[in-house]
This record gives sequence, C-alpha cells and structure tokens, in this order.
Amino acid sequence: MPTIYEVARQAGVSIATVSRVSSNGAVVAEETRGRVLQAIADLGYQPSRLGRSLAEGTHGASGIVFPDLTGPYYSEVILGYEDQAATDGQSVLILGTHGREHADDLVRELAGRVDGLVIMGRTVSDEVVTALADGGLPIVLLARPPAGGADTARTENLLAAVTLTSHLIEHGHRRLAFIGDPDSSPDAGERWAGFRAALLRAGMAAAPSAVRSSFREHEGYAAASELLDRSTRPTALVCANDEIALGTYGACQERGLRIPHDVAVTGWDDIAIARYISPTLTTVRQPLRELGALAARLMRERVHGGRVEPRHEMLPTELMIRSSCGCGRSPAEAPANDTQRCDHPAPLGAREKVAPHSRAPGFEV
Amino acid sequence: MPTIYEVARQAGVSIATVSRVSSNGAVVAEETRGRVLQAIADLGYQPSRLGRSLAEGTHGASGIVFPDLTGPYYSEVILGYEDQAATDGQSVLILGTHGREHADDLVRELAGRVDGLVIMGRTVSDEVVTALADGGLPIVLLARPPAGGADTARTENLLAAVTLTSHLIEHGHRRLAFIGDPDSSPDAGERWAGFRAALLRAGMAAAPSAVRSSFREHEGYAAASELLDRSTRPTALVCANDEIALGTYGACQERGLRIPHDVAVTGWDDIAIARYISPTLTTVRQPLRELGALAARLMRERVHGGRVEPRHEMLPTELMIRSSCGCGRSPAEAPANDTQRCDHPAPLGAREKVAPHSRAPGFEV
DNA sequence: TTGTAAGCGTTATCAT
DNA sequence: ATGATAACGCTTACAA
Repeated sequence: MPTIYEVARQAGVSIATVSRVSSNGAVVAEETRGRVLQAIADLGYQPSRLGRSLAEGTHGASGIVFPDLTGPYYSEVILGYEDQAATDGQSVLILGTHGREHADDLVRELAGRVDGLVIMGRTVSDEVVTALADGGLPIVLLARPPAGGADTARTENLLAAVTLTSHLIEHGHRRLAFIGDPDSSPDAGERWAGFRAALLRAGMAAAPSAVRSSFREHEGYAAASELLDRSTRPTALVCANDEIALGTYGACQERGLRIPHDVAVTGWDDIAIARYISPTLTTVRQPLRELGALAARLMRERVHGGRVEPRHEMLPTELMIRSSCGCGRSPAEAPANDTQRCDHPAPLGAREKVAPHSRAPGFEV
Repeated sequence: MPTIYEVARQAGVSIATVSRVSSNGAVVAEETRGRVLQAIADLGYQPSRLGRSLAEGTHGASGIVFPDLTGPYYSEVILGYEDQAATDGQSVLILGTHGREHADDLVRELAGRVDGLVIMGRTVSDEVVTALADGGLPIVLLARPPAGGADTARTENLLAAVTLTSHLIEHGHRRLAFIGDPDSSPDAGERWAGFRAALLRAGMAAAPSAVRSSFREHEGYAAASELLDRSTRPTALVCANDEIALGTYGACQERGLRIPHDVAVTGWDDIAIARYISPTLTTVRQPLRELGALAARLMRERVHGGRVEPRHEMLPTELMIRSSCGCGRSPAEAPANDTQRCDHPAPLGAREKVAPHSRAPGFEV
C-alpha cells in the first residue's frame, strides 16, 4: 500500500498538498490537483484510516454489542444500525459476547476502536457501561434501562401487552396465563406487567398465573406443557415471544388441543414463521430495523452533534391479529400462507408513541 | 482518556516502560511493574488501538461485506465469522452494500481499516477485488468464483442438486421444472446444472424447463404461477431457494393444487419456516455458520499464518427430506411442527466433501 | 497556492 | 532494567 509520501514524490508536491487533494476539500490549483489525482490513480493510493484517525482524533466508526445472533431479532437491529451508519459515512464494528466470561474485556477492547458504542440487552455489566460513559464515550443502550447517563432506545411493551391481553379477554377468556421470565429482561418484565394490568382492569386480578421460561422454544414447550396439564387449565396463553409460542403450539398438538378453539395462543416479535404456521400467530411486531436506525441517529447526535444530555426514546409497536387468538377464519379453511388483520373492537392504541414514565395512563401497574 | 505519557509521569517512569508493562511482556523489575500497574489502574488507562495499530502496522481487524441482511443467510454467515474472529482476538467490521451505487468506494474505504476482507456474493466488482488483492490485502470470497488470487469458500451445490432431483424422479415424477435464475449467482447456476444432470442421467434430457426468478418470494410466486398454468403442467418444482418455494406454495394453494399430491416442491437453504410450514419443505441445508467460521480461519492463515497461495474450500451440504417431495405421512395427518427424515433409497451422498473441478463424477454438466 | 513541521499514541530499537 | 528517540501515516496550523 503506497503512502502519502510516495504519492507526493510521484506528483512532485508535498504531502500536505496530497492530503488537501485526497481528503479535505482545500483550495489547490487545478493543474496541481490534476497531477496529484493522476499520481493517486497510478499508485492506487488509499489514505490509511489509521493515520487519518490518529491525526483527526476520531475513529469514524462505532460498535454494536449483542449477546448472540440466534433468531432474527439482533440481526434485524444490526442491519438497521449498519444501514443508517453507512449512510452517515460511519463504519460499524460488531461484537457478539456469546455469554463469554470475559465479555467485559472484549467490550473494553472494542471501546478503544470506536467513537461510540451501542449495547444491546444485558450483554455488558452496568459497571463497565458506567465506566465507559464516564470516560466520555457516547453510549446507546438498547432494550435496557438507563445507566450511567447513556442514551436508551427501546420499543413499547406495556401498552401493547395490555391491548393484546384485553383482546383475549374480549374473546371471552377468563383463565389466562403468561409464559416467560419477567426478571430476565426489561422487555419481558413489561410484557408481564401489561398482562397483569389488563387482568386487573377486567376485574380478574386474583393471582394471575405465570410460568417462567427463557425465550427459547424448548423451554416454552416445557412451560406450556406444565400449564396445560393442570387440573383447570388456562384457555389463553400469552407468550413472552414467538419462539415460546412455537413451543406452546407443540405442547397443544401433543395433547390434541386445537388452537384457538381449545386454547388461544399469542406471541411477540412477529418472526417470519408467525405468518406461515397454522394457525397463523397473533403477535406484536417491533420495528427492529427502525430501532437500529434510531440508535445510529442517537449516536450521531452524540458524536457529531455534540449533544451531552441523555435521550431516552421509545418506538411504538404494532399488534398483528391473526388466527391463534380466535379471530378470523377457522384454521382448517384458512390458507396457510395468509396474513390477515381483523378489525379490533377497541382501537389498537399500540401505534401511538408513548413517553417513558407516562405509559398506559389510567392503569395501575 | 489518559495517554501513555500521563501514566509514565504518574508512575515516574518513561513511556517505554509503560508500554512494556501494558502490552508486550518484556522484562520489567517487579517493583517498577507494580508502580506502573498502579498508575494504570488509578488513571483507568487503556492503550489507544490507533496508536498501537499504527506502530505495529496491523489493524487487528477484518471486514466482511454483504449485499443485504434480509433472510437468515447472511446473518448466519456473519455470526459464524464474528464468533471465530473474536475467538482469535480479531475485531470485525461489517459493511452492507444494499445495492448502493458507490459500493466499490465504501469497500475501498473499508479496506483501509482492516487487515483483510471477506466478500460475499457479487457485492463488489471483480475489478476492485483484483485491485485490492494485488495491493496485498488478504481476501476471502464467499459463494463466488475465484478472482485475483483470493481465497474462496463455498458450499456444495451440484451434487446436492443431482441428489435432490434424482429423489424426485424416483418418486415417479417425469415433468420437472426449475425455478430460479442460473445467471444471477454461481450458487443458482450450479443448482440448475445439477438439476439438468440428474434429468440427463434419467434419460429425460429433452429440454429441461426453467423459469427465471430472483431469490424473492414474490418472484417465485409469479414464476410458479406461470408454470402451473401451462397446458401440461410440471408435477415437480425444484426451487433455487426456500423463499421461491414459499411463493410456489402460495401459487399452488391459489389453484387448489395439493402439495405433494398434485405438485411436489423443493427448496434450498432450510430456513426456519421450512420445518413449520405445512407440508414441511424438503430442502438442502447449508452449513452457514461453518462457512463463516471457515472464512475466518482462511483469513487468519493469510494474515497471521503468512500463507500466500490461494485456497479454495467447499463445504458439504445436507438434503433435508420432509413432506413436500412426497415422502412421509400425508400432510393432513402430519403434525405441522415436526421435522422428519425419510430413508432415502440411494445413499444421500451430499455429505461427502467434493473437490472443486471433480464434482459429480460421471455426469456431463 | 504550496511547503514545512508539529503533533496524534503507540511500539521498537538503541543506548545507557 | 530502563530511558531516549525514531518510526508509523496522516492532518493541520503556520510560513513562505
């Protein structure tokens, strides 16, 4: 790789002039610029990002940290982030912690390569996040509560969960159960809170039942099996995400229970399978790409816009009503490959933007 | 962020000593090392990657370029790559070209930040690939034919396509058609070639029919519609990937054609939906994560192993026989959420590693 | 308009 | 064992 010195010699100018031509748009005589451009082309010169970054004191890059990439969730967010960042001329470094022991070290190492960091979920200890933020590194937290003055971006959970649960209640269900682990993540916790709030509002608050499950299909299957084998089994299962719902489908099938006739099931995320499985799955869609793009914009404001006070953004979610809740044609006659949206008796309010700390007004949570 | 100078001053030593303590394991008096370590801890010093990289002449990072991130294909490969690279202590930069006009420029820019580049599919012009490779930058090409002395890594297509097509023929099908665009990518081209080879072997070579389609579902739907409306419609459709197959399912449904009874359908990739859709989709699984990990290992050999002669690797694929080919229980009684594997009359040879240029021995392609 | 030279934060080679 | 100091490739005042 040729350096700026070789180009300068080839063009018969100083390195300063080469720099002026190749990067900043400073005034250079047309004739000189031509000579330099020629030399650059001849040698195939490409300025070293290292030298440039060192001199400018900026990396022109940011990093995004995720726990793992199974399922579409993280990859969609990363895509949205990368797309927006690339549009802004910023490079993107990715780091999957994969539950590694020394994740904090990897993140610290990554921090040395970037102008800012996006951190998804509970991949990094609050301690490191705070230390990094205190050190002046712009940080955006995704699907995670605020920490250390960092920005946060998330999607609306509570109101959507209330709407979803209320929808099931309006279908006539009186024995509802939640499958998921409210303590595993803020997302799951808020969905659980919304579920309870809806029951409360309907005057069915007595001991809302939940069975703990990770976001994995096989744990969802186990949790659903447990619930369905109870003497008085629930007639509606609100699953913390679609994979749990998939496990629930399996458990129902095994027991000869028909969805939604015997048991209604709902999910969360709207993964592709939700539209293809039979019956199609009623679920909540999160704008994942937009979440990533939002993170990129927050980052830009910090790095280039000079913003210092933290911002906390929340994106609206969308209830996708299909068949598994009891709406629409019976699963037998419904085409497998069909996404339908029923009219909902009450307006599906999940579309409105909800300010943090003022969500679900009127409900005790 | 404190620099090495501040640490040196704090510890009362020279920057050289700090460097010795903080990075390379050079010999330092125990007492001095303690003082330096203390200063490092007090100041929260973290060596600048920029300074280090500039001095060492290496980035400690590589980049991976993909066209877009829709579908699991690219994200799985990227995950495999990132995982292996992180294990090797290397950072990973990602760049999605998204069909952008100036993709080549973005890639050139990226090239200035990394020790090597992985390029997927036809995202970058051969011209730029060759230029970069000539410039001495290690390059690994994924799902793309060799160029400019770069390494390549790919998955087996031809033999798997022969096996898959032969399987359909053994089911009794005589009118088979291929849906996909053989010219759009080497992958599609090889699948088409394998399809034809299998017909040839069965003595059904007369004008194998194909309808061009991109890898998108809606084009697959259109192509399948066209085929199914022909006066003598095919009884088996070999789709170049699963999304096309999904479109084909829709087209069949619309026409009241039952899969596999009236029309057999196969896909390629084994996306998650393939196991959940009804009937379950017979398809070919590619080891995507392994492909990414392989790319990372090839990169490491180049960057740190000092290898110069190009390597061209091919990973075996696996035929996933489910219901849509005609195997197994009828779709009506088969549980939707069930992956089954029939025994195949002939050994499913797609598992063996096939050397480039020696694949599918015995067939004219 | 162009050139000179001082950083930017490391590592590595010499001396000492 | 430790300290000066010269790279590394670039940007950017400041001079000319």
